[in-house]
Amino acid sequence: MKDIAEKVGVSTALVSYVLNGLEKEKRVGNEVVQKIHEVAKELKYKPNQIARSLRKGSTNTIGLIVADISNPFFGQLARVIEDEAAKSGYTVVFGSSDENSEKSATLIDTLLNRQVDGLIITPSEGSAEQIKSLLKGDIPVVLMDRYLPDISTNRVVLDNYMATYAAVNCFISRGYKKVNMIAYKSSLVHMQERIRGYQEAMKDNGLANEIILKEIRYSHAKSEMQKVMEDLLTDKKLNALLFATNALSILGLYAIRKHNIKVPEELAVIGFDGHEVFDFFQPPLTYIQQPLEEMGKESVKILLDQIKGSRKKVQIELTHRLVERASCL
Amino acid sequence: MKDIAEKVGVSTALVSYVLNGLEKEKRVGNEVVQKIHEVAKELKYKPNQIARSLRKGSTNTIGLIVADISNPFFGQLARVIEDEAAKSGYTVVFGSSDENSEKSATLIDTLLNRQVDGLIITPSEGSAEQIKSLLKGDIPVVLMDRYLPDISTNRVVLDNYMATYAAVNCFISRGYKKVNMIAYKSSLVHMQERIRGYQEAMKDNGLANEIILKEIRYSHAKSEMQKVMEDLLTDKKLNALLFATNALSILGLYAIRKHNIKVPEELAVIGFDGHEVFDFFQPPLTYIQQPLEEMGKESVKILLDQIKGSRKKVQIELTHRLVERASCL
DNA sequence: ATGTTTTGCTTAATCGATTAATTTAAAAAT
DNA sequence: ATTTTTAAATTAATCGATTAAGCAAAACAT
Repeated sequence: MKDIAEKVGVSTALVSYVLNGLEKEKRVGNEVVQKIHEVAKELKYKPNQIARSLRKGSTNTIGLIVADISNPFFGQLARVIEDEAAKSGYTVVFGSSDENSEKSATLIDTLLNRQVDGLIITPSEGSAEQIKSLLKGDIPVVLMDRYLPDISTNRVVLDNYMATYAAVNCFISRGYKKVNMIAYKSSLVHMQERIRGYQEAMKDNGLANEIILKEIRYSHAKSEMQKVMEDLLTDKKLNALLFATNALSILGLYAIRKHNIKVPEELAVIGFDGHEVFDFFQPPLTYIQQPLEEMGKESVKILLDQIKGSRKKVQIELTHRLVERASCL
Repeated sequence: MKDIAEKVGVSTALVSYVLNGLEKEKRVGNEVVQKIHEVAKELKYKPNQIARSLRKGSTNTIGLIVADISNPFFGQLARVIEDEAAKSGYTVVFGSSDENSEKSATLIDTLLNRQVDGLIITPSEGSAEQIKSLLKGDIPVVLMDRYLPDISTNRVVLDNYMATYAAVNCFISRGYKKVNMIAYKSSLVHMQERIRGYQEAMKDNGLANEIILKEIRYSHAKSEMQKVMEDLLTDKKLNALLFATNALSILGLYAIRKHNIKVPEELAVIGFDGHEVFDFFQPPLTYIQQPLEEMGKESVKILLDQIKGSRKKVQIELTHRLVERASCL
């Protein structure tokens, strides 16, 4: 900017006004406006966003914390968020928490130090305190996919309870009564709601004593899934199985295929989230689909509203869709 | 920092020295050092990275441009890069180019304005000029997965030629001679090399007249794949099919399943990159595996070296691995 | 007793943009 | 001819940290 100012022979203030389109308001002379634009192009002027951010107190950047960007569920969400943010001139900085509250804390710190204007977070277990103290500050936050029950904040989540409730009903309506569920061992509400949906649906159908829930640790998912499936498939106390996430579904399917279980004859299956694997599994998997596009877009929309000054808390519950196919017939 | 300085009763300079661990070098009094640390903790001081960046001229941020973050291939790469960058205190800002040079240009501009310290780019078709002018500037750049032939810069890519050459040999050694290939219509070297590997391997085996290459536009992949597969599978001039990427493989598999083609009896198949779908397809797919971990890590390593001042150009070609399974038996 | 080091700290410029406050000159009004 | 208004520009503070340069007092040396 200094260079432009010198070359045109004016102060940097004028250059700033002109390049920010304030020439009318600040009544800058016409020839000067022209010249500044010319010279700016000539010198290939690119504003230094860092300096601008420092002065303005905002960075036009939003921070995104997901569990794992390499999981296509979060990858797709990230993509929607990226595109939606870009439409409004925002850039996305991201990080993966691995469902680990320490990593999450570090990430939040890092992103805050970088002065992001707002955060979209899929909170991990044990991150309640972090989020609480975040909310005490004045940085906008939207929780996505999960939320924390005792914390009133913006959130965009699935109707998790209804989703698994519907899945169980789908099983039962087709005659499968021994429905088990495999979920993550987690106190996070979205997981608890999915579990509760399963349990309540079973109870409501008089199948309370058939409830078998297996919980698996995120950090040891692969090995624990093997063991759990081993147990389930040898005991054979079930004829239907509901998975609580995309990753669990896939891990479970590996085991089902390995044990040569016939789906749905020996075992009916419903997955979660959706994945190409669900299409290629024989038979194609019935699954609970999340409206990813909507979830990402809503999250960004709410966040940008907050950044622009809105202070009303928005809590959105999106509706699942049960994609019915042959794994539950 | 001002608050800390006031509370302790010293200048901000001292605070800065102490918080940056320069207390020895700048010989700051012991009690003062203690007190500054205390007060900093008490006031929960978090350095403003923006201010720091402005002054230092570096942001500890690297920009990552991939084709599409929602594609697990890039998602996994992004994850490796994220982790590797974090180890050195760097944060990642990302963008998806959609193989579109205009988007790519916009992204590069955005990231440069944000003063990233370096860029890892999977360049898209037609981005040669952008990259060239990037390299004229003094910002470190590493090209990943793809590269531009007439541009000498850091790059980390697969041995694409060898990879498809080996795949074709795998087909031929098992008796499949009518090998076709489906690739993206792209002038990018990595794609051209994959194609060349296929063609040369065919020629070297005296099968030049069996060469049939179908090229598909990235932006119309789904519809064009349907048509191409329709043609191939009705003509039946082939008994083996090689896909040039992960996304193409999956799209192709949809068609193969739809047409009820028996693999490998009617059609042997080799995929690229790897994907869970390859495991669940019946039979499991033989595929060309890329060393993602290595690719991501090397890219970051080279980039950080450059950021730290190294000026030597590094060009790495990683070796593929052919994961042999039942789709080519 | 005087000069030289060492120690411990402060001052103030700087990074690159934004913007409130001010100045100057010309035009319009009286 | 003088005052007022308007137009067009400049000045300088500011955002929050870093850091070169400078200064004063204490410790040491001669």
